[in-house]
Amino acid sequence: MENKRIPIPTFQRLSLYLRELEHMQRKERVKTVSSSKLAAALSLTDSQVRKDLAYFGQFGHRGLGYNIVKLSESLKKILGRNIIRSTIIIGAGNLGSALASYSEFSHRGFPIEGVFDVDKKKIGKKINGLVIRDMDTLEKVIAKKNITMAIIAVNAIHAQSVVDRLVESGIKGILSFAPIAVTVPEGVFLRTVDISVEIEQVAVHME
Amino acid sequence: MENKRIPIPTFQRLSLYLRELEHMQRKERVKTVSSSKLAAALSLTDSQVRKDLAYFGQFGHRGLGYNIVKLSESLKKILGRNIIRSTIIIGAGNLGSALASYSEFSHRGFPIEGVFDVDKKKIGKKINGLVIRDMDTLEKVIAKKNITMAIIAVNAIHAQSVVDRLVESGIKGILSFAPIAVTVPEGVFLRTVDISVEIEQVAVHME
DNA sequence: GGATGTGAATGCATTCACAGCA
DNA sequence: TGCTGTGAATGCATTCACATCC
Repeated sequence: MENKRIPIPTFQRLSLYLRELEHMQRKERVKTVSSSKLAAALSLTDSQVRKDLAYFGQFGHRGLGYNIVKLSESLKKILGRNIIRSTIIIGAGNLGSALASYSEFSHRGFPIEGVFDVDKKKIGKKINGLVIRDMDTLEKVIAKKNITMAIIAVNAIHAQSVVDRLVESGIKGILSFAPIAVTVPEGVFLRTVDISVEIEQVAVHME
Repeated sequence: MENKRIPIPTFQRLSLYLRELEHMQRKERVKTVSSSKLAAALSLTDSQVRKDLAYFGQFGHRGLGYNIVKLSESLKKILGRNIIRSTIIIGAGNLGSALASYSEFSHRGFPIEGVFDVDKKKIGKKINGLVIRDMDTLEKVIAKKNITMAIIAVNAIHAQSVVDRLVESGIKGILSFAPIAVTVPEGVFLRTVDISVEIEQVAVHME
């Protein structure tokens, strides 16, 4: 009974459910939420919410709905939020600097342990309390601080070589904002967000 | 024959194909590319590439592949890159400022015509040549400059009210970076990128 | 009565496999 | 021979519909 394949989109939605539940905990006084209410908040269907959650166990109570606090806790476990994963950012340009200041990362269990750049003019400067380090020290820092994840905010030209170095150093998860396709070997997970692609998709689908 | 439903993921991939073709135009000397080569570059299957393209016409030549320049031109038309869409950014915090400096937007047909914020201390300052405007002038600027798209980089608390104002002013496409679910009425297209969700998904799927 | 949990049914997207053409 | 274009087959994800339980 526990070996059902879980759809990939389900995991994405679990993050959204948790985000929504946390907002509810702050704003609402009710202790419980129904699948249809949660669905409405995210423009989904109620059966989708129920099915997604049911893959991982029985969290609800028939007739009542889901306890907000308890469901949040369960989702945190499923999503691995209890585990702290030290993360680094490669590239201290506009986007990299903005990401380095993004406090949500540490709140969600991804403390930024370093920001790297090749530009000698930037090295040594600080962003939000984080000193920009020389790319030459990348491997050393990864090993010493037990880094497992990286965020890439470098340009298209350097993206693949940076990825290769990260993989070589044992990084297992990469979030790339570089506007190019890069490849990683089996065993390393890569997710790419290309901001230009995102805006283009808005244009394609509007009206 | 022309009324086939086109899968939504196909449009996303068209953007990737075009991005890849443009890189090839810069780097490679060959005039042509096969579906399998294009697929390999993006970690997709060759039949997927062919099917995606075939929804929009016959762009290839059997035995030869696709002409890179011609296919690029066709994809640009399909994706609407020939049309210039004036865009604004709401929120001049870290992320909003980084986005305001992101030159790819104008290169791809999305010139940034304004950056807005409520913070009086920021208003009047410049980011990359763009003056930060008072949110009070939002509606006026949208009407005057014929803005149809907006990028939102405000916090969770203000996101929905900003969206409502944009919709009210006639904006038809929104790209939101706010870490919250917002809703738009029928006829307005919304796409959300939540950076915290993205990094969390990397953690969930790695190893 | 109200809302979950879940097999069955449907719908959507990808892959197969091969005819057809340069 | 090489590679596209495409119906058919498969696989994946969502929705339906209802038994189940507080």
